[in-house]
Amino acid sequence: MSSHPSSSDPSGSASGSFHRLHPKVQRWVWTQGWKELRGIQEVAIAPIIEGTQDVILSASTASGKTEAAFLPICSRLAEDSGGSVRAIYIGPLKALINDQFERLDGLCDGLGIAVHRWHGDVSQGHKARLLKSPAGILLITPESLEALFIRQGSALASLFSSLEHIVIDELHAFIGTERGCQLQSLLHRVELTLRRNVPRVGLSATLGDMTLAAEFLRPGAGEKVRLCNSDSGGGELLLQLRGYRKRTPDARRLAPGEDEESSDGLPEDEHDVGAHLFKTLRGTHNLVFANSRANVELYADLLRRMCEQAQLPNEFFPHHGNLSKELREEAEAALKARQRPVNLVCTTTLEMGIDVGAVQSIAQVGVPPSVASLRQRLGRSGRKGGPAVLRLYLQEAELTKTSPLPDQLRMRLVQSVAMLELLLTNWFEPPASGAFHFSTLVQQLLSLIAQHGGVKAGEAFSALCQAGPFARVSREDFVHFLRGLGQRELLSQSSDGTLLLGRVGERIVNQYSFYAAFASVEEFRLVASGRTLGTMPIDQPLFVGTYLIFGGRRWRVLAVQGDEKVVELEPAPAGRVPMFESTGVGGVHDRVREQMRAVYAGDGIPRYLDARAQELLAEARATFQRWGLSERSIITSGREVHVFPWAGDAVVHTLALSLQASGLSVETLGAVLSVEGMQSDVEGALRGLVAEGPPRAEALTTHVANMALEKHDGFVPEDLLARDYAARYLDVQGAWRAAQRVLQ
DNA sequence: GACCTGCTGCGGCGTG
Repeated sequence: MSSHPSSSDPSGSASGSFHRLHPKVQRWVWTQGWKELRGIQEVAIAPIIEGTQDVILSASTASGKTEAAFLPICSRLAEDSGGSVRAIYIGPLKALINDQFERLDGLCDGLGIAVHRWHGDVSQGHKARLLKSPAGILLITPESLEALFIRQGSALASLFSSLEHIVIDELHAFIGTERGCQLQSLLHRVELTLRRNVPRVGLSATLGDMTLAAEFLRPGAGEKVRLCNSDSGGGELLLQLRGYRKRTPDARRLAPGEDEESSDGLPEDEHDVGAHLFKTLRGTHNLVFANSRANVELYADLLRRMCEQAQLPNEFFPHHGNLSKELREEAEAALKARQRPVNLVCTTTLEMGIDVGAVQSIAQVGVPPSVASLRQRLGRSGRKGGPAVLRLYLQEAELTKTSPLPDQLRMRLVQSVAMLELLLTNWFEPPASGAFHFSTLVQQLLSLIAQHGGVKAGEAFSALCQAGPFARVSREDFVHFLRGLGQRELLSQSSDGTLLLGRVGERIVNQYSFYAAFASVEEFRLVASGRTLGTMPIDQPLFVGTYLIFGGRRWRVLAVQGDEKVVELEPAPAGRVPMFESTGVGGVHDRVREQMRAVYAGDGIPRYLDARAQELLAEARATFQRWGLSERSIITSGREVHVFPWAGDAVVHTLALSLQASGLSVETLGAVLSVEGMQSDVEGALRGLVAEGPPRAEALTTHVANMALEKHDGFVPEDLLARDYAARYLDVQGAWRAAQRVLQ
């Protein structure tokens, strides 16, 4: 492409902000052969090039958001050069930073703008070069920025002295998390160091209510954030929910001499799902979301063997967080190349970030974790005008006389239907909010002390709480928090009152694991013929001779080297799906449970259900009617009383703790509470709850055995920890209202 | 009944 005739001039688009870009940037756009700027790129130019306000750019995956931010930013940087870093890009993944580095380098090359990347895999030589002559754009992770504060605390002010922009990629991935809270604190600390505001640009997938994202980007002034949205809108969606009956063990047909762990170690139910996946997906490119790493391994192994049986080259590869980077990148590259059929069986690893190109369809095996994540997964399919295709596979147990009520009510199927209905109305869960994040406050306080060598309590409160991201922590709470950290030797105080690192604090800060706000477990490394396949939690019982499925293949343990935490494997004909550590706390939203009730009470049959799923839905509704659940929400079945609050996990959890506090023995079965005893006792306890008003969270959390879930929670005073726990996992108002509803 | 992300300094060794 040598010339740029005006007929294909990108400036020909309607609103015409193109001319505001630097001439050299305009030329770069032409040389890319772009006919016109994408919508988001067009609307982003004016607010970013002015360089005074915070902006959120929201659009679907692969809509050119990065360029939307950097065309105007580079236009400013090309004008003149400063003697320090002029723009920081913060990304959640090293792989994403590497991707963006390649893309930006092409743009910046002709503009004379330096581009640096800084994360754990970047050599010390490159890092030293930036420190020596800081300039241009810096691409960095939150953890590496944290390390800069601690290691280069005194040099930061000059390193960033002419900083004009901070870009945050995948903003939605940070909201509501410890890591996001750390990021907010780092952004604030950059501004404190420079003694001025630096405009922020957040790049995000479309979130329903963007005001939350705006408030996250600029705490306390979210209403001033400029929102630029260019959602191409929902295209056509082809949807199917396939129902399967899981056979009970005695109903399974077993060949003589075979047990359940027979030739391939799988019950037939997974075969049914696997057979349909194989038949439907083979020969094309698709993503299969299987919810857990264990299920990813199970289906990847099953589908690979189906390829072998059909004498085809393997088309199915696993992808999850415990697989080695090498294996994951191979799988990603194979899919992206489009040279042969490739299907990836994955966890949440492929929901965001890495670009593998659009796929023919999405398969979801099992209940999706949330409507929001289902939507994100769906976004991977159906680009370029074609329809998005989603197949949901759901197994429900074959019923017997002793089947538990949730099975009889087909709750997994009904929850999935409810979530699909909500997806179709364009609703999805807002990101979490309301936590205090004391664990991350521990980290940020220690980091602040390390950065400056010491800090006054009042200054720390002002920097982190008053004007920082921990605004919900009062002065009184902060003093109490400091005392707790002092007792645990994280802090000490000099004679003039300056806070210093204590014996334990010093030790924590000097470990490199300190830079991450989240915790990680020690793991074994799995090695076959000198090649690292990935890792497994260290508490796994592994012995020589143990059979294992990993990386979608079958292995036998050859040796376990405890000192080096290495497990050597050799190929084997048999295998067993490994158990991975799991500590998940559920998070089903109120709205999903309300919709489930509507699905039970309604009589419409969604068109996307296959014949088996329709049968299962009919069974669910028959059970619902038989128990009279449209009129009442508390029933007795055998020795158990079942309570149906039709509310989210926070309400269910709060009710369970309230009933426990009244001396009852309670078990939570997803949406249902199962209580031992007489219905009158349960009703009495609920009436007591209603009479007393919303329960006090402090009273309920005394029944929670382990509230220390986040990295530094062990250092946080118990009462503050209880408040954080309540803010995250309980809903006292909702539980009180639910108790009233249940009794009606 | 879950999932994901990240990381420094330094000693020891081999190679140019």
